[in-house]
Amino acid sequence: MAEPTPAARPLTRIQQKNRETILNAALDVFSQHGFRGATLDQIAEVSGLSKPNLLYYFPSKEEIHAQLLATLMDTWLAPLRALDPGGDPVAEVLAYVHRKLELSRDYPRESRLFANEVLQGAPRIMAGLAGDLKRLVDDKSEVLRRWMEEGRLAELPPHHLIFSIWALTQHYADFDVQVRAVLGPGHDPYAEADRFLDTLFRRLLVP
Amino acid sequence: MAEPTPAARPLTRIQQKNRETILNAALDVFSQHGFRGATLDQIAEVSGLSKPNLLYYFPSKEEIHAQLLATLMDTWLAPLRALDPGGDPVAEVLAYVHRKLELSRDYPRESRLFANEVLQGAPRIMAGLAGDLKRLVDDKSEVLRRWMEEGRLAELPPHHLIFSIWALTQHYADFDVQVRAVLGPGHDPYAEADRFLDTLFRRLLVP
DNA sequence: GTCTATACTCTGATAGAC
DNA sequence: GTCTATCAGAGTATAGAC
Repeated sequence: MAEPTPAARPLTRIQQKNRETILNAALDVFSQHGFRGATLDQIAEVSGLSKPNLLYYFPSKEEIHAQLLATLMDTWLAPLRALDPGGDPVAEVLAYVHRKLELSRDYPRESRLFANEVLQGAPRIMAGLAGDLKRLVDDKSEVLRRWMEEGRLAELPPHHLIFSIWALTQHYADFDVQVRAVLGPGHDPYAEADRFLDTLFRRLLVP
Repeated sequence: MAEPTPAARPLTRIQQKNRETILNAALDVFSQHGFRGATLDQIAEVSGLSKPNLLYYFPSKEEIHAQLLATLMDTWLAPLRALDPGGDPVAEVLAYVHRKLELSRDYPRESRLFANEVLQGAPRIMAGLAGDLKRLVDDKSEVLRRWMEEGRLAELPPHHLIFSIWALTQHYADFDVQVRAVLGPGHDPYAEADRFLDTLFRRLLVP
């Protein structure tokens, strides 16, 4: 447990906990107001720490935001990565839709953080979009294209099929207040969306 | 033409033109950064007017934003209003999808302004969402429900069907940079989307 | 109608006591 | 590690000359 070396890196438990508290509060604020609209004062208030204390744990506002985005991208792409070229085509895509909707339901703040960033022209993640993301989508699109060629999936432009999954699932997180305002009380948006999207993609994809 | 009354309201041509210049610049800035992230300095620079001059035409930043939102809502709901209960069900819905996608293509800034507002919890248009918008959607959902009952349209939850049209069409405006980054060069996203969405909704809706 | 100058507040970041 | 105090710059808005 003891760490005798003088200039060591590992964080203490209290440091870990405070960093997490800050990142959690920052996610609240950044996801609601975007990078420029968010203030350290708000993050300080939500986290319960003082503003200088925030800047003891992170060198700058920019750095807190960058940390959140870095963690996000991995979580965000996991469901698509899990699409198995060896599985049953329709079942695989439906499972992807299901996982992506779960992500919207369980991590709506992350969805909105990402939406804010892309809406603002993605200045901080453009490289990731044109790099990792494009490679992954191209790769999985090729899998879809092959399934279509073999007649095991309805013929559709694979990239746009993937866009449609993103659009439909993220809508329920990003436009949550609109969805609830229009549905009115007594609804469970995500449960209804889960059934609806299952029907939609089944009809669309079964050859 | 002459207006002899001393304290009259009508704006001169130069006033009209300057107000439009300001609103156009403000749309650029607000749609990219959201309300809090936008600054009067940016709007002044884009419009080519001085900052105090902005505030000669509008009493505050808040008021410029409010003006944009008010104009927006009408434009935004027009395509759904035009859905004709007397027309052919599948054709009517497809026409709605088409019109909504055209709106995304021709007014992407308006789409992003709206998206920013809803992402931030819609503090300034909550009343409109729960009022006018909900009434309109409830009304058109009833039309869809009747068509489904008559067997002229596939059975689906009408509200979620409308959400899916919003999600799929707005995605191409709001996530434009992501769509282009993933597709790579040599694509026309809106032309491809138009064909894709036609196929998707035709398969989904034909009973 | 438009500009310069400026008042006043907020925001990100730092210094230094404890 | 955490706080109070504070700075420099940016932000909205106003006053007043032209």
